[in-house]
Parts: sequence; structure tokens; C-alpha cells
Amino acid sequence: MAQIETSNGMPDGKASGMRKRILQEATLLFTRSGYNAISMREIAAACGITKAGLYYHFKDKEALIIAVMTDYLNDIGHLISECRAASPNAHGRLTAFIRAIFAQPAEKRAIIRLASQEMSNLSPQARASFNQLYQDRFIGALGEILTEGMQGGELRPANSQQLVWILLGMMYPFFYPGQERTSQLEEGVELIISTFFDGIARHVK
Amino acid sequence: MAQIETSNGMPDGKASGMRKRILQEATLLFTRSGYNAISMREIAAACGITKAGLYYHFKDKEALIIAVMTDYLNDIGHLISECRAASPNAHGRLTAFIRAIFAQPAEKRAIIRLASQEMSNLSPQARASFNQLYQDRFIGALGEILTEGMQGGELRPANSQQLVWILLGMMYPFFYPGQERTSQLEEGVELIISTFFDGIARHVK
DNA sequence: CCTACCGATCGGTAGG
DNA sequence: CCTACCGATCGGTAGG
Repeated sequence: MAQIETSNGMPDGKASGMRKRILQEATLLFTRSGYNAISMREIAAACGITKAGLYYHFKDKEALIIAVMTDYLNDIGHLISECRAASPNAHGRLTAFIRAIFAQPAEKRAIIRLASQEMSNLSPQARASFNQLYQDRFIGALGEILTEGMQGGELRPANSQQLVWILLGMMYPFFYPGQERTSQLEEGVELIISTFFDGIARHVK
Repeated sequence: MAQIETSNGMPDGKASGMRKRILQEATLLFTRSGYNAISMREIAAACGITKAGLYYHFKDKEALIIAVMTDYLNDIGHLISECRAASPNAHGRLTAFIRAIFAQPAEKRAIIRLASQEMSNLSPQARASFNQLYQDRFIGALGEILTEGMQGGELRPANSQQLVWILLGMMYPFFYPGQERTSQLEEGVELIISTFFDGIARHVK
């Protein structure tokens, strides 16, 4: 493939173009096969550079996956803020969040799974700092929406943190590179929403 | 540590004792850190034998993880049969299943997560055959319980296969080696059950 | 960003 | 010929 760089000769710029390219390719490869299954050589080859070139942009392999996950967590943080502003109640806010996540490219939302999956393979320091970001930007922000919904009487009282995990868990199977699951994605999204809020039992109206 | 073998001198027996020991240790290590993060040397050391000894019992690393996952899938198959027999309706059968899974040692139920997670790291042949077993013993068996519940009017109509994935997804976060999640496990189990069947919205009775 | 490499460790197998 | 391994090393590859 030909090179895609639209500009070069920027010696001190942070957004070098290649850095973004590396993050894109690493996201694809890591979410497809896992952190340990992907070598720095493979990522370099996907980017059209050598392995040593990778180490110019990222200190080591861990710094690369941390960048992938941190960038996405920041996106998620903004997304949750928008969903909160878009509706006054928990149902509206959370359905907006769920639909927005599934409107993303599959390899983007797969980073949520990647983060849970590879947390144990991070160094203790990286794990600690990333875990805090994960809690602040993601789990905590969703938990607040649930807590407010319970206080307003919209939702029945429960452990908000556990409910966040349960909601994310329901979405989890759709974060794998599935086969025909893609064509049934819209159906799955609505099933997640209706199950989470109303359950699957046939209620007497 | 001392050897734990209770008997020896069984020249033609298949259950050699060491084979079970290997499967136990591999289960712990693989579920804790993932397939690629654990070396055959580490598994051998945990068993008190050399790496070459491992290869006497298992042809290669893939055969070992396949054995871990297949043995557990067979247990699950029996478990689902028992849950089916224990109750006449979907609610009773599935709550029995969920409670039984969470009554297992954490590293046992973590194999469910391991299977989803490491499927992509298996060779195409192994993946194909394992996927079929997974579908037969697990996903399909649970899907049947849901389908029957819908036909009997107990559950509202929906895509059974997707609902199985959603139910397993809800349990998924509790399949990680969590910290304080263990003390809140019973609360989490009941929250999964009540959410799956009734949802989290405050319904008018 | 590349060429040219390193210490170490990977999964797997030899003869005994 | 068999079992249940061991000590040493194979060809390749990991991150750096």
C-alpha cells in the first residue's frame, strides 16, 4: 500500500500522523487477538514501518496499549457527558449511551473489552493509574446516572456500581469480533435496553 | 511441597493423578493471566514437574487449554441438565443455573470467560470443534430453556440465542478475579436474577 | 524513523 | 516393548 501521510517535515509536532496511524492499527490488532498475542513487529508492519520506529513513538509495548485505552476512555467520558445533557432521566440517558456505543466502529467499542481483559497484564503502576481513570471516566459516571434515577424514583433501589457492571456485561458479548452478530446488532441493542429496564418476564399490565 | 499422589503403580490407568493436577494448575494460571501470558514452564513448576513432563501428558499447549475448557463444558452440560430437571419453568431452571455457577470456585466459572477470550488464539481446527461443543453443551442448552419459557407464555417473545448471550454477559464481570466483589457476590447474584427477569425500572404493581 | 543487533525466554523435542 | 518423567538443547521470536 502507498503511504497516506498528507504532510511531513514537522519536527516538533506531537500529532505526527504516524502516531495516530499506530494507534489505529494497534487498536485493530489488540482487540482482534489480545495484547500478548500481538507482537511489536506485527504492529510495525501494519503501519509500514520497522519495529524500531514504533519505539520512537512509544516507550514500550505497555505505553502503546495504555495510549489506546486512555484515548478511548477520554472519548467515553465526553460521550457520557453528552448523553447526560441529552435527557433529564436515567432511561433516556442510558439508552442514548448504549445506542452511541453500538454506533461506533466495532474495534472502538471492543476497547472496553480489551481494558477488562488485559488489566491483569499491566504493570502494577500502570494498572493502578489506569484503573482510576477507568473508574472516573466510565464506571463512576454511569453509576451516577443510575443513582440519580433511583433517588428520583424512576428506578428501583439497588447497588449502582454492580448495576453498571451488569449493564456493561450485557453489552460485552457484542464487543467480540462476531460473525452474523453484526447483522443482528440492532435487534441485540434493543433487546439489551428492554431487558435491562423491564426484564424478560411477561408482566401483567 | 510434598507429592500428593495417593496411589501409584497403575501402569495402564488413564487418570494418572498428575493429569488432574496439571489441569487444576493450568486452570488457575490461565484464568488469572490469560493463555499467552502463561508459559508451559510456569505450569510445570506449579505442578512440581519439568516442562518435558507436561508434554508427556499433553501434546502441546493448545491441547492443554482445550482439555481445561472441554472438561468444564462437560460439567456445565450436566449442570444444565440437573437445573432443567429441578424445576418445571424457565425462571426456576435459570435461577438454579445462575446460583450453581456462582457456588463454584471462582477459577471454575472463570473458564467461561477464558473460553470467549481465548477462542481467537486457537488454531482454526481446534476453534471449530470447540465452538461446536460450546454451542451444544452451553449456549444451545440454555437457549432451549428460554425458548420453552417463551412458548409456555412465561417469558415475552425474543431472540433466545441473543438472550443467552445477554444473560451470560451479565454474569461476566463476576468471572474476573475481583477484589471486594467476592464479599458482595451474593448481592450481585440476586441483582442479576432480578434484573434479568424483571428489569430495573420501578414498575407500577 | 532505520539497520543491526542483544539478553531472555518462548513452545517444543532430542536421547536416556 | 512400556510408563513417567529428566537434563539439555533445538529453531524461532519476544521486547528492547
